[in-house]
Amino acid sequence: MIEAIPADVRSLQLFEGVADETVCNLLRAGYDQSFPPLVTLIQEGAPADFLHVVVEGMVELFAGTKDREATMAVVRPISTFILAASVRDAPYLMSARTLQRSRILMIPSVNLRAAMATDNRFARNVVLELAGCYRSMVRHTKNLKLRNTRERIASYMLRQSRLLGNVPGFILPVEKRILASYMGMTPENLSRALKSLAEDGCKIDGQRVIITDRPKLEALAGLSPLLDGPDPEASQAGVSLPLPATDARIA
Amino acid sequence: MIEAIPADVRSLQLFEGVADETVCNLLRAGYDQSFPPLVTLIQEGAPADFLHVVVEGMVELFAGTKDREATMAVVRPISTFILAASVRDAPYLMSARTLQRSRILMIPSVNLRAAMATDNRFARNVVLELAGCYRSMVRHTKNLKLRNTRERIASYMLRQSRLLGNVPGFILPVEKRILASYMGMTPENLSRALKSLAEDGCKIDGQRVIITDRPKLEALAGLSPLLDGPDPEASQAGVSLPLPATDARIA
DNA sequence: CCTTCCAATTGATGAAAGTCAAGTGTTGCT
DNA sequence: AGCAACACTTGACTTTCATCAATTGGAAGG
Repeated sequence: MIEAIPADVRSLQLFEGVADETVCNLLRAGYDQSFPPLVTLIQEGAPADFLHVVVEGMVELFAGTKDREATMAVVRPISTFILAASVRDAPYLMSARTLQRSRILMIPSVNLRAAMATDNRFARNVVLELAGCYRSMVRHTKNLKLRNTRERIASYMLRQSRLLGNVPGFILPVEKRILASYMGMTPENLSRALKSLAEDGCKIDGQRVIITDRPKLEALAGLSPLLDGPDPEASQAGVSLPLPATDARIA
Repeated sequence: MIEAIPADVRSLQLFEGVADETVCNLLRAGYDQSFPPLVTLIQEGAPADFLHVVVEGMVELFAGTKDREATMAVVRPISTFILAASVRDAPYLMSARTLQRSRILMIPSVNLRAAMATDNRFARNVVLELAGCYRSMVRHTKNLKLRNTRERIASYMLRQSRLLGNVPGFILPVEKRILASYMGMTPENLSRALKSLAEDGCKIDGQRVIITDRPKLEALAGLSPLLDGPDPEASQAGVSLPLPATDARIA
């Protein structure tokens, strides 16, 4: 059971404008646990008994078998994940594991559905959250279908930059192998493509990324700006690659 | 304005258990129009002023520019589409065009949001619908990332068969070029792969498909059955390839 | 009935991405 | 400090898939 409501949990979009009582009831029914890195929190196919909230740390959502596995998203505080399975009382479509030591809030799906029934504002917040998740996933799929390897990387870099306020440089928020899997390519290919991007306006040194020629990089990423365009929902969607921490910005 | 409520619209999951008054208000505010084939109903990037419901016909959701375009889904009666954009009042992420002569109900997003605010049951139905859409899109993405061309085709065939009650034969519900785009491959490649599948338990003759060796085909499709597994939400998700019409079954 | 259009097929070729293998570098642990 | 583990890189090679071009076939319309 959860003792105190973390202030940042209360400020989740999901709880915005929702009666304190509703929130308290939800949290009282839930659990607040810390996990070491690389712990599997959720197994694809299991019944969705809990909605999860990442309060601290970092969680990877992935799918597939051991020999073929794909990163679907990386969730960072404060965000929920697997909301859809919870509300539908359906089996998880993705597995989840901690990438770092993480603090996770687990709210029973039963209580979640009950709260939706008694609190209309909460129900509407769930609608907005889910719509955001859906749109993030649509973007991801479009990216996979409409862009090739180099274009996906270019657009990812531009997106990260934009989310930090169009900074020219930043630090990659996750290991490259995870980034590669997320973007649907092998680590080897990511490595090669990253090197080749130096000629197209994006230099990489280890985890450090510097956009040296934005127009050129944008031309490479191609397609409409819509694909990753002004993106109010992604920050709370719970299914996009993480916003880099503010300290990811490079001076 | 909509004169009479079509019975099958009233029976939409979205309206299940919802007060007649709510439904009437929604439909009264909406429009009921018929369109010839190949009419663009929605342009990617436009503001989402209306929720759309396909009452008759068939609608393709797609994305991308003219020279690079990907089919994201095909919507068949009775299903809604672009619900997520409507509830978020956000720009459409996909375009839509009719594939056949189609009858479309258009409900102003404003009224949709109002109905969610006044009718809790309706809000919860929207939650379920959106969660279904999201899960369909997750499945689609997993398919793209975890399976190669032949595996995607094999699993698609098995899925269609299962949705019809595990029939051995059926008719493809859409043109092959659309199927190819949906599955993320070129028509040429689909054609070649289809031919090669004859040796793996799936014969194709024009639009006719016959599964001759289910175990072998399942082995080829590989991966967990979960990926396309028992799939209660897809039929109403509005973002999956169509359920073949019941007459698609081959004796 | 014939023509026209376009989806579908087929073959030849090329480009993109995956695989395999070896090596480098960094991190963390003893 | 030294070792081990592992992420990352690099190169050579293979496979898969896309592209281009030509042809076939079937359906709609004059």
